[in-house]
Amino acid sequence: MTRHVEQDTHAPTPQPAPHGARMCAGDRRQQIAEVAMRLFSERGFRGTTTKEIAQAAGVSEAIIFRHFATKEELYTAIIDYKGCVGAAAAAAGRPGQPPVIDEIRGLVSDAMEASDDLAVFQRVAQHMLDHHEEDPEFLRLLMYIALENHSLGSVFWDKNVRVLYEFLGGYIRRRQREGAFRDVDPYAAVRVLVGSVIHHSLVNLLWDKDPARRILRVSNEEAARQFAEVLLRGIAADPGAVGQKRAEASKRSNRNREGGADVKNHRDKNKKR
Amino acid sequence: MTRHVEQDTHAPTPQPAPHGARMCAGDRRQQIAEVAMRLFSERGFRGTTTKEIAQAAGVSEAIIFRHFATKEELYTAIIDYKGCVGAAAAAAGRPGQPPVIDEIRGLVSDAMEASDDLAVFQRVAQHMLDHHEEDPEFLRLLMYIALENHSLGSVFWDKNVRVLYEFLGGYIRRRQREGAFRDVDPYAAVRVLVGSVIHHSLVNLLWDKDPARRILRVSNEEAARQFAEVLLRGIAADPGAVGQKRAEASKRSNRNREGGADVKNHRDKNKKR
DNA sequence: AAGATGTAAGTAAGTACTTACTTTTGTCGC
DNA sequence: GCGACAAAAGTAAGTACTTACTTACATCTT
Repeated sequence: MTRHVEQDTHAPTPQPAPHGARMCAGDRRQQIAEVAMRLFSERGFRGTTTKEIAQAAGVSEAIIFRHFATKEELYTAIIDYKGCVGAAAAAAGRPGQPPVIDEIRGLVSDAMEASDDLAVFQRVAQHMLDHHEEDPEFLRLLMYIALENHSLGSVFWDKNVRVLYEFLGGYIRRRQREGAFRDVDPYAAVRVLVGSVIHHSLVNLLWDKDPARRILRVSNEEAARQFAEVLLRGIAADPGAVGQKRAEASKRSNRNREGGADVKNHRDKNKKR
Repeated sequence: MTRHVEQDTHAPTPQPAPHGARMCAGDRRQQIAEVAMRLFSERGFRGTTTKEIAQAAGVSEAIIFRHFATKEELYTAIIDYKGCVGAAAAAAGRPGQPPVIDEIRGLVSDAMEASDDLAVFQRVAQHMLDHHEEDPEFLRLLMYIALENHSLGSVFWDKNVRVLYEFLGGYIRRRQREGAFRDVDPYAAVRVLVGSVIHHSLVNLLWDKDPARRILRVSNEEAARQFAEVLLRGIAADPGAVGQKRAEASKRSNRNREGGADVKNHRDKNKKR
């Protein structure tokens, strides 16, 4: 139990000899960081001991302090890593890659050009939901950092959420100028979408953990569509046109999303009632 | 610095002699609980030491263990207190009063009877926002409990949030049967409103702390109106009618909100705004 | 042999919780 | 009223254990 190397589902960890073998400094450092990341996200900074980290990493405590001067420095390195790196890049072990927001930008740029509002909202929502589901550490860490008032909290926030607000807020403002949306505070509209999404992920992660017993038992795709549709109808200048718009734009947007196993666009799979 | 009695802004703490004087057991127990509640909400269970609690309460550590067998028991007592008691009742030092959901029920029962959808959503939203603002400990505690996987987390959740989902979900389902709302998952609709509200409070509490620099700089009333309106238009069968409905219903709802000294208008305490 | 990678066994300062003891307070026979 | 007295409210100084972090020394690779 003490000595085994953590193997993430889709992350190619440096992959050393499986049994407590020697590693070069870089690999060891990264391995410690990854193990610590998991523990910190589960129990917070104060709740995680260096001894636990060492045990989980399969090394002695002193090794940790050879690679990180203090526990605080280790935490900070992790926050920096999680905060500045896109989830996909992080999973692939490529630090320094573009942050999450750039993934989103790429995802919706064509929908934005085409003014396909539903696709814009829906893709952003689903991307966030998927991200939170496949990397629950992210959300937990985000919350712990905020609650524990870590100094890097604001950086984490600015790089991950604030930019998203500005990005979506800018789009909504543009569409308002074009007369497509009614006169609401753009950031209030973003708050509705982002709030629904984050709250949904948070609830599923922290309280309604058992998927079989959830209050709201829907796939990410379905949730994203519902949230996006409520927001769009909620701020549209002419809400009656929403349905048409979707039908008209659905070809473009679907083509762009994830080929291969075609996104099942079952129109209304309504549930228990 | 060591020895002073905490004095909450609006809660009539047992009010003993101001200088570390002797208290009867009940008062001391409550005082310790209140001080500990503040500390736990700030730093979490693991992050708060019994020594700190003792210092903040102006007593020796042993006193804490005279009143609570373990730190865990103290924490549990606090969760129970916060979780089962309405904020108002808690502030007034009257434990055992009806929980928050009953306040909400009372707040919107007339609007529900009148099918004034906007008023229903808006009042629920504003009540929650006000509650979170005047009692930030609540949200922080909620998050810490969930993150730290405390065993009472599910109780806290069930009594505070789940009932709200069922309550609002039931209303939405009724209005769907009446043909007023389109066919969305009622709980998805609730998630949009509750998600917007909780996320709004959480953001303001944990990240966007400085009110002058907030991304979304609106009063609770304004935020509640925006969220409610987006949701209502988002799920209305005939969104064009929303404006009219509001105008038509505004007499009823407004009468209830502001001027009515007779109506049990939700406590609009003196708060900074 | 040099230098990086590792460890066992510390240390000082916490940690939750206890023990042995003192001070205050209500009350009851007088 | 008053002193004896018991129960309650308080404390100082522990206990046994954990914490973050160090030191002195061993082992591997080149």
